[in-house]
Amino acid sequence: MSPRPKIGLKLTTILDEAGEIADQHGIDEVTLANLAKKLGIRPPSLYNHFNGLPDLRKKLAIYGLNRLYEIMAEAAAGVSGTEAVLVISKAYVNFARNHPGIYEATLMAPDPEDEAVQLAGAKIVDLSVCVLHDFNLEGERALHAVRGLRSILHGFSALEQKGGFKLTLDLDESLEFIIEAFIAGISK
Amino acid sequence: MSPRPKIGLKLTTILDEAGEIADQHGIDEVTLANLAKKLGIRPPSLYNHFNGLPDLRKKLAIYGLNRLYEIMAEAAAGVSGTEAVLVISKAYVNFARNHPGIYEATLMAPDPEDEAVQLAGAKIVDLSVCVLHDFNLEGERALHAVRGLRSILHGFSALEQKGGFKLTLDLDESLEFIIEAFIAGISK
DNA sequence: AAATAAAACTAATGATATTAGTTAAGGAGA
DNA sequence: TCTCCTTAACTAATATCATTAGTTTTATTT
Repeated sequence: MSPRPKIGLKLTTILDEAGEIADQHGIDEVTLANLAKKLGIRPPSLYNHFNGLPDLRKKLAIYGLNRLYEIMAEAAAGVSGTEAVLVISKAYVNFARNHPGIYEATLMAPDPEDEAVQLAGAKIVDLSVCVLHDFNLEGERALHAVRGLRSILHGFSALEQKGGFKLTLDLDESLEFIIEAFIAGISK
Repeated sequence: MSPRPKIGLKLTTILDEAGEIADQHGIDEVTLANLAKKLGIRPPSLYNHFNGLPDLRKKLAIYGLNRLYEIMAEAAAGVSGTEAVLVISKAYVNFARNHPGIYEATLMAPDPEDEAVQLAGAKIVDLSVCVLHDFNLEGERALHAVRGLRSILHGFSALEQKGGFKLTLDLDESLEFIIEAFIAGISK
């Protein structure tokens, strides 16, 4: 009867749109209803692509982790030492700034233990390990340092996003100060 | 007709119960429906205490910030220098561990710019400023340092909660390493 | 050309927040 | 004690959402 054209949506197309909703209106607005409206289809049709809302969130998290990794890896290319730590840090924070919704989705996976999510996250951890390698930390200290860097980057990004920093003090200067202090500290 | 006993609920009672739901089942389960069920009243009755769900979340955020502040202030009493930074850091992280839902609510205020929310958060910032005072940082460096400490504490807590640290490496040792490295770094 | 799978659909269900209007309980002042 | 008013509960109704079941059309493959 009525024309029901088969659009043939690709997964990446759907995730692009979902990411756009997240960035523009917040992660809570990434509902099946809103996403379907943006795609020009009916909500139940999304069940052909996702196993419900939790599965959409999981796939969006992986999608975000991969995009974040690519940007960090690109920034790290050909740099080393403190400089390398600084550039990946700035890449990380800038990604969170430019894509607040996608970044938020990154840590909102329904099951963080999920294998595919772990894998996507592991690439970023590995990159951090690699970048911190120049500071020859022995054994466990290297792992503590990775946790520290990740804590700083996530904490800084999250607080900046939630309006946790209210003073009129340049944010990029703060980030540089913090990273340099941390690097100086682990270099003893 | 049917007995409609006037319970006379106090705001703190309601927030205690809401916090319990958040800690036990996650912040998303803090719904008017669930909270009403726990209190033995009907959902619409909560509108006598809150201006809808966003207002409940805001009041829960303030409630959480105040509890967090109290625990940190208590820990900081009579200590100074690196030791003081360490104890408030452990107090912060332990609060997030013991009250994951309330802690999460702390940063989930619908409008972080809200005056009352800002005020509750400012007390914690002031305490951090105070504790970092011993490291005589001049001018802006002191503010950068506060942002750094807050970033570390929130980032560490959030990642621990979301399962971001998966290695079998003691978490408390990581926290101590990170804080000590940061302190060493800002002490030049 | 026929068969199969993929991707859209309609219709229906149950849970949710929210609004509107209603009723009982408790305290204050006469 | 009686009256009034505010508070805090209620019932009823609405709109939105995720989700399920079953259906139909399109595209692909045989």
